[in-house]
Amino acid sequence: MKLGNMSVPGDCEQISPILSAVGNKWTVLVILILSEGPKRYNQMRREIESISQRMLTVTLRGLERDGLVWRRVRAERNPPQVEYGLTDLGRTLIAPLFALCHWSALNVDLIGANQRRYDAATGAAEAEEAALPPR
Amino acid sequence: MKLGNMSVPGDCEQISPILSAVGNKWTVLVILILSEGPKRYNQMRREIESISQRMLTVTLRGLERDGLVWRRVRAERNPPQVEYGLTDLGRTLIAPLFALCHWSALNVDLIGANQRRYDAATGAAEAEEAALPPR
DNA sequence: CTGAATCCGCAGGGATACTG
DNA sequence: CAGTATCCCTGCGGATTCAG
Repeated sequence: MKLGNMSVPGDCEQISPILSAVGNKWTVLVILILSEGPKRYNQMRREIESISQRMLTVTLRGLERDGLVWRRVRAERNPPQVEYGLTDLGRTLIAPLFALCHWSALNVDLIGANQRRYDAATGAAEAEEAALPPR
Repeated sequence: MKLGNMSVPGDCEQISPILSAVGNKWTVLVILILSEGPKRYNQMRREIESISQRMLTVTLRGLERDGLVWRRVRAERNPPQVEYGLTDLGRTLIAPLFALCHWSALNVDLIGANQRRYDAATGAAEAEEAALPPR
């Protein structure tokens, strides 16, 4: 099962930290919404909605540190504005990330069904545990 | 910055759980080594090496639950053998995962340099903090 | 508006020991 | 060999508060 000559240089293990950083929930979401163009802080907050402002800040700092996102401050204006956007490097991440998102969207239902089937087949205990409706 | 008509159906937010599950360190590694073909338990353990046997088991269970990996027991043989392999669904994940790995491998050095530059420019404090030898 | 700082609960995940 | 069970600790991440 080789995919052409796409074998990754070096061991896949050494790039795990990057995958962890890049593959986590918030990072993916932030990069994807920034793929539409530069945004301001609270604009992003409103668009993601489920994110806390702490996680948004932390995520943006991390991405800025990695050189995937730039940050521009408009202090002279009132109210002060801060814009974020993808760098060239960050933009190269869009395609692979989109591919993953696409795959997820395609298979989310199938996977859900698989999980339910698995749970029903193996652990009735866990099923009950997840089915507590009161409260 | 639209990538053709690749816009993902439904909000990207709803597929976050899948991305989290699929994008995490161990899941990626396991799928990638299984992309070479079916493997036995300890065989995988030896190949990944940095993984604890607990995390290997947990990861495999999760992948099996999602229907990405199958599991086959050879109890009649001694010593007992258990084989794992990718399902058809699991195999469809290889390409996007490879793309991500490829990107990571390409940019790991650049990102590392960016991080060092960022740390040097902003937080001398953090640099000292990371270099505390006493204790 | 755009954060930084603090508190804190909880789950992820490592190490170790035990079982069939 | 192929796990399961237990302990335990770290860090993610939410809520809240304060500041420029």
